[in-house]
Amino acid sequence: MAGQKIQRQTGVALWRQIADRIRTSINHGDFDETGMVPPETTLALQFGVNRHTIRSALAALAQEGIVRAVQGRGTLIERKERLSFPISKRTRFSQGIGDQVRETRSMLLAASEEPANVELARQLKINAGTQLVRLETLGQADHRPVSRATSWFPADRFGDIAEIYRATGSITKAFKELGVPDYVRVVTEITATHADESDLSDLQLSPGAIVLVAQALNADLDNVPVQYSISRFAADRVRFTIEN
Amino acid sequence: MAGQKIQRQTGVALWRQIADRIRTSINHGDFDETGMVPPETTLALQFGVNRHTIRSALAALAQEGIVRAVQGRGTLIERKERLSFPISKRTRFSQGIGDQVRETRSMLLAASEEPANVELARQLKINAGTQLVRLETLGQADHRPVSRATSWFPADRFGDIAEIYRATGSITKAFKELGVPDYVRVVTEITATHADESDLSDLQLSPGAIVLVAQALNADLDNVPVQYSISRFAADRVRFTIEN
DNA sequence: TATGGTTGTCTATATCAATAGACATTTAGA
DNA sequence: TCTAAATGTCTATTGATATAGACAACCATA
Repeated sequence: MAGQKIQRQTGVALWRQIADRIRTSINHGDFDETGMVPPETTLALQFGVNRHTIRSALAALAQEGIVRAVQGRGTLIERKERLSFPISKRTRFSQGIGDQVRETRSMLLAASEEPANVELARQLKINAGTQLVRLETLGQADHRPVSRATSWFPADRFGDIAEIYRATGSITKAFKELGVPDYVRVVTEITATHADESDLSDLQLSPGAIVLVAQALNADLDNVPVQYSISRFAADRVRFTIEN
Repeated sequence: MAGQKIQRQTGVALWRQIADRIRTSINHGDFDETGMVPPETTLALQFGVNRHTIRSALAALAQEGIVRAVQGRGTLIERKERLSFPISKRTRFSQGIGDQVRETRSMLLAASEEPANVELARQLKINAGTQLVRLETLGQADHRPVSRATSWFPADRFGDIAEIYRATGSITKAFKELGVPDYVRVVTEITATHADESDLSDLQLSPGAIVLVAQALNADLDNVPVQYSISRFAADRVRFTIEN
């Protein structure tokens, strides 16, 4: 498990920090040999805390359905969440993580039209005020939410994208139907921040959780911007991989 | 400042949740008109907590240097920007952010030799146990620490890299002197986590702050790995930009 | 079936987090 | 110069968090 020490007096309870670290270790495959979390006394020693604090952390993970404690035997790992999300010219949500989970799904949360503000206009290389379609989507892997995204598309070319996306659950397919056979990632910006209220509910996080924020611009094969999006990922469920 | 629901008994103190929310609002520009955070009593009402809890949150933000309280006037916003750090085949620390700040500097914190463990050997495509040079470095922009990195280099080719780096403050120059005229970024992995104790001191962060962790592999023009590094960035000071 | 290793439960204590109220101090403006 | 509005400081109380120790209950297996 190694890594960093636990921090005290940061406003984040020790049991929550430890729960998050154990969850990460599980997802990283650290306990795959036994399929079990180390004994509570061992963890208490490793993290330098009381066994009761470890028990609080494990209770939280049990509440999430990640582990299950069995008296006399130990604490079994029930479910893992480990997703590596590759970023490249060909970045697509479902393809990237498709080989890591049984099922990926994408849901349309909301759709609307609005004029481009200065920032959106700059990104999409259009005039401010140009009408845009805005989609709010939720990416899921094995029925667990992974990312929450807001995307903007020029309305003149993609006015019907919401309907098609709702039907197919795929941006790639929607683009195809609207005359964009292929598209590429032009630029991605990544930041990290604390989860806000919407993250907590949409991504099923707990307060203080970290989200990775990816702002991305996609263009068609003529290099004309077709989509600008801001996606928020649960930092303890994904990692980004950039291959050059 | 959007929705107000704070969550209790989640292992994350109210003052930290509120500090995070206020920080987000500041970065979002919600208080740009006045350049000040709303009065403590107003915030207490909005968040539905005691004024003292708000004061704890603001004290944490003041510790981060984001706000400054002035008795009789209010709480002023001091800083809200992030540096943009490009990631590409040609990723280099100083070049990337050189046009955003007046001065970039790189410092050698420590240097040592050690044998490669299994993970390092896998990354650098060498045999485990092979001797490596390890450098601990600190990247600064305008005298503010931005990143803290640990790098490993095969000792047979780069045994003297610590000395040269200490003199020049540049990995690129050190590589040149050691017969590597150019190098490229092979892969970068990005995760986010809470700052540990070393981050707090080296990057001058306050407990609970977020760090972006970038694991990177550089190779020479024959595609032979020359450097594996793990860098930690203060998440509220930088963002990554990936250009394809 | 005896034993070692594991989780489950209980009591007690100390510190942190949050609320509540009162009042002092400073600033800006009428 | 007075006042309103804002931050600063203090005391007191309650509940959540963390430590400490002891022992019960359960499981696998020698």
